Amino acid sequence: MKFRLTKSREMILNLLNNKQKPLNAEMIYELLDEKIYLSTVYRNLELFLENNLVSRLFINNTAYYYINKTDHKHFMVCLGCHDMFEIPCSHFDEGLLGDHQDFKISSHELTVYGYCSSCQL
Amino acid sequence: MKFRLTKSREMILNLLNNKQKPLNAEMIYELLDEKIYLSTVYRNLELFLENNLVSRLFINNTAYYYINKTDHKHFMVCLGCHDMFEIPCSHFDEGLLGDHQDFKISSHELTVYGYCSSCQL
DNA sequence: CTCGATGCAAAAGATTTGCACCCGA
DNA sequence: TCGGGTGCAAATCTTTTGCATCGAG
Repeated sequence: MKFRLTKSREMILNLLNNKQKPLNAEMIYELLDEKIYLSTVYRNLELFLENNLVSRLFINNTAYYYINKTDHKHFMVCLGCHDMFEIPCSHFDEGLLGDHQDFKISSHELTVYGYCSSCQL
Repeated sequence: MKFRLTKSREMILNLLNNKQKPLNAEMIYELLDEKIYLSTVYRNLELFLENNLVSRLFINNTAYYYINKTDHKHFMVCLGCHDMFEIPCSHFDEGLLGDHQDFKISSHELTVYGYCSSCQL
């Protein structure tokens, strides 16, 4: 890794490791015991992303980050309570590229929207 | 449909119909012959979204909209030139829900990132 | 005529950036 | 020590909202 392991970086990574759900910068900022600036949270998340320590997904103009484990995964988002549930990655079928077989895939992002059991009432 | 067909709405829908790629609010605003306010663009896109005339996807904190045809589809985004290429929808395998079989899916969004043939140099 | 749609301005929300000071290696 | 990291403030970018006026049905 091409960066220093500072206290704020350690705290953010620990937090993402403990919560097993995607968190946005604001949530991380609020959850940290010791306060660091929101801009530092953003700067470090960006760094983690570049170094493949975390993945990012967007929900309504907001970026959410989750720690990368060995296996790639996706999330279902409940439109009622906004809770997220992990789902395994069904690997992307490259046959679907159609006319674009020469496209070099580097990553993919799948988000499923719906309602969890508690929110269906 | 529960809304009036005004000139601005017609223009936006025509534009989305012609371009077969997702466009963001700013792009739509710029491409329209007759200028309308950006807030009007946003208000109408929101309306179309609620009425299932268009779909939305997020790329780097920005919402992109594309017209809904009969078949659901997804897009590959080139990280080099930012062009987008349509790919057909491989229907989501609900077996992947795992512990969450009771989750009621309303939609899903898949985005593939990579490099198109021209950008691989 | 009536209520929804738009122009316009301003606010709100998310993220980025500049700069001086600080600290990890 | 030294160059990267952080605090802090301010800017930027995207989207939303309030309100008076306008226009489609």
